Amino acid sequence: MNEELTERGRRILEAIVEDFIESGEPVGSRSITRRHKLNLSPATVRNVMADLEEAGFIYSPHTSAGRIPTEKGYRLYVNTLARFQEPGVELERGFERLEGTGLEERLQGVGRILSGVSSYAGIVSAPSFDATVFSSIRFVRISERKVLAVLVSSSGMVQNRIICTDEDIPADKLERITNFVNGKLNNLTIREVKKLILREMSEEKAHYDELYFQALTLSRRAFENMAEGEVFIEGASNILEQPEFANLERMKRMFRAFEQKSLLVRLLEQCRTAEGMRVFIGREVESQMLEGCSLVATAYTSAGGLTGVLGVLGPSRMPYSVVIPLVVRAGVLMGRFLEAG
Amino acid sequence: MNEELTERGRRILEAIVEDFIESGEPVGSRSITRRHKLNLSPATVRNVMADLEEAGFIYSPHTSAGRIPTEKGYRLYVNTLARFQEPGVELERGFERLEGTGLEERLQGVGRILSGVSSYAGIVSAPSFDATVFSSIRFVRISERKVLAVLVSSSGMVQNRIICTDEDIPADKLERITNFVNGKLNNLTIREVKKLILREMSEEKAHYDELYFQALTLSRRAFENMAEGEVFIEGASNILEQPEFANLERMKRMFRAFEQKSLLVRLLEQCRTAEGMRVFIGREVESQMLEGCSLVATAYTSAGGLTGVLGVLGPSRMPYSVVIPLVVRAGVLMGRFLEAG
DNA sequence: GTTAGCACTCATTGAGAAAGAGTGCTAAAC
DNA sequence: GTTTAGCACTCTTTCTCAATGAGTGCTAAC
Repeated sequence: MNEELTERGRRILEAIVEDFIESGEPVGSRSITRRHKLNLSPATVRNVMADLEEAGFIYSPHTSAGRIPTEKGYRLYVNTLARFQEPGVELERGFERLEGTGLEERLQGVGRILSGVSSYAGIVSAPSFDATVFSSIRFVRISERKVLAVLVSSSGMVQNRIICTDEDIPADKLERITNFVNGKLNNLTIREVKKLILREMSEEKAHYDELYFQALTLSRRAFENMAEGEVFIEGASNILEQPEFANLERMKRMFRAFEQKSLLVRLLEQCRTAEGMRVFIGREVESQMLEGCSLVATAYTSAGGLTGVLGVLGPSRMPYSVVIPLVVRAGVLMGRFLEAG
Repeated sequence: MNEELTERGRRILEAIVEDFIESGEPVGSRSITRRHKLNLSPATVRNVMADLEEAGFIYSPHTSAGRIPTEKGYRLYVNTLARFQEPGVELERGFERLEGTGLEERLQGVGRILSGVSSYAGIVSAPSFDATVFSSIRFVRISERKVLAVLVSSSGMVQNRIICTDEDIPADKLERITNFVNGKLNNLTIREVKKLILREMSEEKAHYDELYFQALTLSRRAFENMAEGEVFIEGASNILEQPEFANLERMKRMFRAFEQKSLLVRLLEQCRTAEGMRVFIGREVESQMLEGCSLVATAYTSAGGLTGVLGVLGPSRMPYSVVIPLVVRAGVLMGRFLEAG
């Protein structure tokens, strides 16, 4: 289908997409000839537009209106036509301002930056520790039946969680468990550690050596469901400013979509393992609640192996040539940023 | 002004408020006589309504419409007229279903319950540790310049934070600091601990005794801005279902209000120290963004001294006789619930 | 003090007219 | 054969105007 397009067709599609992104109004043949130096008359443009409509790149909301890009039209534009613009310094500035804050604040802060710079919604998912290299664990007795587990990754990230135990474990025993576990699990990624624990637990030795068993139990609980899947959405109200959402039903749906983040989480998960940046246009977002929205997202990875996803969610009618490089840049900065942590 | 009202005036105001809460439409004299057995003609009711309008309890949006309660009208209704209804079992059931989860999940879960039962927005603020009795602190060396501080309250709640230090503090020194600090700060509330640290830091001794100084510095950082002021808002989209918010501008404003929770935090803070339940009606919410909303909130307190606030935010036109007892009940359950934790 | 009657007000609804934008087609021009 | 000018046509948007209907306030009678 791409092949069907002539050079002239492509240029006119580009013009339509760009004008529509700018104005939000259906684009007519007349205004194209006025705003772009194509040296063509409106009538000629109309003929080409009819072809483009036939091929499914644009459509008109009604007979006497201009044309609007379809999702297929946006897709072609994003894939082949858009000329990307270098992001400005605001992004760097924003990251600098976040130096020296905690992880949660950082993630939220980056979301806010993305939102501010793009004027859409900024989305950041918390990094997964799965691919990080595990450095050490420590069990600390807090009270009668509570043990604090502190996990440190080699990249210096710290996670901790409280474990309620069935019996009281004295401090010196915890010390021994700590030493034992560290000796065993050193220099693996968290994912490998989890697997190893499960494997060892099924082995015979676990059943008669009490210390060993307790060590494994504690470790398993320390590593299980580590606060993951958390997603920060910032500046969602920006999206509502867009005229295409000036509609009660849509606005409510959007609101609800942001409230139950699970939809977005699933989508972001797809990006975590993918190479480079991804753009989800319209229905590719796979949620009727977010109809008419697009998501530009990329995974970020720190040298320490922390990976997460960040991106910008906005109307499908968004300036991709600005947003895409912005997100890509943010992904790179985020990776570095986490190491500095 | 309350005194100005006759018994009949009060009954008619009550009828207006209740009918309006139910229907959302301005209430006319005719429909009052039909729906309430007042043994009065519409004309008489009209006369009384004129008096009520004069006194500022009701108003009409335009000449040929029925009457709507003013905030003053709601206030009188809430203070003196409403007959409270016992909350159902859903509330208890909801709390039971949350047994055995972590603090954050609990707070969020309670918000969801409140939202579900009231069909408005449920709001829960994280408990403050200020009034809890401090039990012990512990400093653990994590890496070269990172120390983990673990705070345990006598009620068994645990908080921890990571402190970046200027210099590397060896493990044995941290041990001594831990012992030293625990000896000094035992059996005070967190608020008192904070004060004490500040006082000691200004004393002379802090300047020449290095261990002492380091202990104080670490403690101060461990206790400063402990994750407080966190507020969970659940089911905010429920509010948008109300017909009075079927308006683009208002909806956007609401959305933004929920995004920057700070407004609500301030309001909830007022409840934390207050006795019993509070109702903020309309402008008492002190935010133009939440115009036309009311907040029913109450502080909750566990035996361990943890205090927070929870409540329901909805349109001013909400069934107070249902929501108020609901929130009161939830406050009691929440207090117990935290101890079980 | 209470009520019936009635003129009056004002939001809402729907129909119809006018305006405006843009198209598709046809026939002429290059 | 491609491009363009001209023109009728379609469809949305906006405005006005009248009809409708709910509810009031006032007055006079009970």
